[in-house]
Amino acid sequence: MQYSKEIDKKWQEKWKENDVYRYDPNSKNKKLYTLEMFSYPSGAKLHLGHWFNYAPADSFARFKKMQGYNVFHPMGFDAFGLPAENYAIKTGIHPEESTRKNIETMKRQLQEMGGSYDWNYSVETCMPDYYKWTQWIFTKLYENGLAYKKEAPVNWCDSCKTVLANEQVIGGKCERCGSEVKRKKLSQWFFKITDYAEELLTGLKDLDWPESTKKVQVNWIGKSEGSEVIFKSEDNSFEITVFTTRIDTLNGVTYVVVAPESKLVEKITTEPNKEAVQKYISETLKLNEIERLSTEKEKTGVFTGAYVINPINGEKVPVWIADYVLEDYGTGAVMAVPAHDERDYEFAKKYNLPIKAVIRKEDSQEVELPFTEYGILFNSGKYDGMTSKEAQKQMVEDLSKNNQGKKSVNYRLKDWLISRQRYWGAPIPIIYCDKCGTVAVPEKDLPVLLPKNVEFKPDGESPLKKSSEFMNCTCPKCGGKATREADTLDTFVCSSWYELRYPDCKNSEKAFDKDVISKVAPVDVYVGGKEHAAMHLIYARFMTKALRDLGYLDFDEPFKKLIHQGMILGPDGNKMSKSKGNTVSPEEYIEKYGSDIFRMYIMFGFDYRQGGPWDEKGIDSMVKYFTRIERLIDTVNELKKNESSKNITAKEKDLLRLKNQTIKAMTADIDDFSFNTAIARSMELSNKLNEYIRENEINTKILLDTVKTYITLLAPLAPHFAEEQWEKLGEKGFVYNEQWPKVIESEMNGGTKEIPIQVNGKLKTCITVDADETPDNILKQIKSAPQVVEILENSEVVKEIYVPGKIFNIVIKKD
RNA sequence: GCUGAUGUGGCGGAACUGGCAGACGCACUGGACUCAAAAUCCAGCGGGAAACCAUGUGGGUUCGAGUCCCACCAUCAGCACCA
Repeated sequence: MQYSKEIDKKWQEKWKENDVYRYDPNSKNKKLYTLEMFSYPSGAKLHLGHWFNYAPADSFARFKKMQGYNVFHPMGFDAFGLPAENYAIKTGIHPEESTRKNIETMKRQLQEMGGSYDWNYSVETCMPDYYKWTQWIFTKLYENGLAYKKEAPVNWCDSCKTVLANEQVIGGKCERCGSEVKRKKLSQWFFKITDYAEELLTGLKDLDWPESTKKVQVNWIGKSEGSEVIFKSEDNSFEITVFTTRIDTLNGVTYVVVAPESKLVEKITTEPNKEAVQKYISETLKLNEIERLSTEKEKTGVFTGAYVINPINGEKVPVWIADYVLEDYGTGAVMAVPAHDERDYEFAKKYNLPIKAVIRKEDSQEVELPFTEYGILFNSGKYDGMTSKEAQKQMVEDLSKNNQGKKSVNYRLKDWLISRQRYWGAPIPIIYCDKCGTVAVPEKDLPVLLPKNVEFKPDGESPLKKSSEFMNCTCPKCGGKATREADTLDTFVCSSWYELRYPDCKNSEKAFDKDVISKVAPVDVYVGGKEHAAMHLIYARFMTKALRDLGYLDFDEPFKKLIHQGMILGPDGNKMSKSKGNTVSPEEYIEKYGSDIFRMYIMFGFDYRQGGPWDEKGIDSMVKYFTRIERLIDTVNELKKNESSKNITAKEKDLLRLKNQTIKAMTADIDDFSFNTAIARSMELSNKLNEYIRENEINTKILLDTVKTYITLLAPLAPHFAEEQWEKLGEKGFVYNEQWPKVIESEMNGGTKEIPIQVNGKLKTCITVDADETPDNILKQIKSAPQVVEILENSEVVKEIYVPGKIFNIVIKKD
């Protein structure tokens, strides 16, 4: 029977009957936890992006299983979130209903893909048996001071009626709906990820992750080392602490700037300036963060009327407020050195503030302002003549004696805002009691169930607030009347620990058992999109470290190795999107060709890490390849009938050599997620086999042996198809349960190879030598070859370069 | 603007730590089979008559550069006054 989706079905049923994907936690084989980022069931179906992520990664898992690893390869669904809620608002279909339906469809499709998942190990984050433990983790973090509430300016999306994290604001617009983001103050829950800033940074060096992703995280954490300097007012009534990385420029300070939101502002502003300052602050609050930070925008500010004293030289400098200083970065105040900072320079020019140069280039007396590099100090009293580095050290030392300065480290990383004024998420398990204050819901009362009958149309209020049934409760401490927290958790919280739940997903006593999961976790190979480089991947790392410190885990990092698959673009080279009408649906292809042809094509046609524009013509090449294989198997089955054990000659040796070379190359390629070259190698072996069966005389044993190896090599890449060919060859059992072929070194021997001969680095000719000879003997063969002798005799040889067994280059004198 | 990635035939893409550029395919061309076509099989396939020239452009290092260094161009992605 020719390969088609019927064959897919046949083997899917057989696999199911025989439970071949059952994970055995007690296996003695070496464990390997390989995981793809779970999917969000927003659309109804798997799209091409899912396929490109999951199908090759599944081939990798199959390959590792055949190599003898005890592979743990689960799949689940990140099921809470905005799209389901937005869909519900639009259609009236409850998020739970649409999500359930989508999950069922996607699960079916993953099975149709031939995914080797053991569905006994799965999670769906919207199910109470999962979010119970998400809530439990929240309470543990709360009890240990890692979750706290604060009023903070947040990004507000008028259209979604919700708060967005900074990370979710894309280009000033809401990540999800695209409308303009504004600023608003709300009381919010945060996780104290900043406590882990340093470890999140240093931990990166031991991870087998793409360097570019590590850099994204380094920038996200944004460590900067500098100093804090305290500027006091003349009468000591207040002080302003600034953070600077350029304390060496301290003598050049001509004013100090405070963020408009700073609590200091009200205190220090003098009567005549009150009106102007008030006006400026209200103007600032109208702007959203993106507008405010735009480089395009002209810098603005206003004088407060206050002055402070520069601790290094006693100079009196004015205090301004300006929106280019942010309340939540550093200390919320900066010292301005217009001579040595672009921004300050621009600002000083605009408002006619003095500019005082204090750093110059080492070898020049002139200073072109602003001069922002390190150099030599002048105009700086006792520090004159010092280099920037020397002065930094000395100044911190001097200031620290009067408690007016110290070394300091700052991070760009902000605490993780986890409150969402949304319906479709895990309720934050907090109860507010008039007597007892804020109380975490005790473990025995978890989960705090998400009520079903709730009006969740957005109107600026948390939907749960509108359910009195949900809101009214009793205080777990005093038993008195109390109310619940109405906000739900950011879905990134749900996905920050899911990999820990998989191995122990049925546990109803705990989130996970430390001993159970430590046999499997951490994840050895994690595969997913680059777009999660900062958010998901940093949150999950934080969660692992926090849980470790609370004693629930004994490893530091969740994902040891990370691979990003590329993106498949539309045929027009643009990102696929419904609005552009350039989407490609895997379904039609599966229907028409069967899932293995589709899988093989997406693996062969693209570099896995790179992706590229979709090209459907490429599929035909795979159809042809499958047909060739089927013909090969038929022919072999014919030849098998007339067994012949022809003597082993060069032809057989060639075949065996290539077989082993193919095993070697494919093993390395699949290990490296280089599926396109692995398939290319398999094609070479297929070509060789076809060439061999055209021989007059063949050795059927060697042929059959090689064909069996060949099908085994194809098994992880084309799982259904390989089973079918395996059966056709008369083999019993599943090829999936076969051992991945091993290289037989002795069969690699023999044969010849070509050594390129260069003159002055340019290829002139090639010499055929015995492949197994020692490099010294190969050199002898090269030197006695007539072509080489001729070159050596007829030219003035300067040098001979011999890379043993690889290349021979003759450097001759040019005339 | 800054940071990062990418740039190789008509196309998708190969090329390990510097060592035969274009593996493996697609498309194309010629041939075989056929009354014919499709399918299949065989052969060819970067440019050039050749010397040679070719991995975005221009330099450099090296016996030798797609690979290393410098400058630039183009495309894509991320970040946004970070003190």
